[in-house]
Amino acid sequence: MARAATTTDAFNAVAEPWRRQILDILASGERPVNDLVRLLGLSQPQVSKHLRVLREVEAVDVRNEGRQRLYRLNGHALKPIHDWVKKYERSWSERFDRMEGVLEELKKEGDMGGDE
Amino acid sequence: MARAATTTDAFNAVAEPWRRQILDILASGERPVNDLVRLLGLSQPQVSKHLRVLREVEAVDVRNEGRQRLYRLNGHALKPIHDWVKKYERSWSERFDRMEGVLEELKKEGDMGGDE
DNA sequence: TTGATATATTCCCATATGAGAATATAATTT
DNA sequence: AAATTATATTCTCATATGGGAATATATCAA
Repeated sequence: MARAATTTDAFNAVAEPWRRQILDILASGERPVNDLVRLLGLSQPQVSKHLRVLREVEAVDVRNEGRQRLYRLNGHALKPIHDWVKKYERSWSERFDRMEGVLEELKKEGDMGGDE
Repeated sequence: MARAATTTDAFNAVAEPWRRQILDILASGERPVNDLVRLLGLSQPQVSKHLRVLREVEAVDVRNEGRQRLYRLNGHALKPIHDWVKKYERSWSERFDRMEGVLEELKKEGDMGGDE
């Protein structure tokens, strides 16, 4: 089997840096495609293709306004990512690093110490 | 160009569900490969291959212990994901949904109202 | 040394990719 | 209707994938 489709879920969709940038831009408000083209410096077809992926995982919504298509962030799609990674928050805190260090020390002392 | 390598960064590495599960298991402590094989129900080579990817993005560390290789979580690699997705936290809160609704209402009223 | 156990690597393959180029569709203006 | 503007789709291609099977490597045991 090949790798899962980028449209499988938000994890796959946002693995691509341009798509994260698109979401970052849309975070500040609705935008037509050409705004994104200019802001990102990508070709228009590339932007449209990335937007399609984001649409399929429902990370963005679209709305027609004359001949423009206005894209808007839909953050709900990102919640599963947040929920998953949040569990690891502790593991890069200073407190956690200190704790791990202490555990290492205790372990070493244990290995050395007792007479049995 | 093809899609970026899964070893490019943590975003790509954890796009694969088995790799997230591996990290979830390692979150509870160091484990030899065969533990993961049993717990996941994957073939041993598959597990080793997923572990290699996680090693390359430094989401796990390894340690030799006799003929076993003990893998351990290294949460630091996940911090960039957390930092990125955290910015969107507001966007799925109830308060935010309510706010968006209110903005829509205000917009409609504006469109209807004035005589110019 | 031979055998057993634990893990990693290699080879093969079907499939999905992201980029570029060309083209299609749709709405608006003239 | 013709031209223009805005966006989406299709095509081709090099490349990376994840799974299965086979095999290599390393450590320990007899």
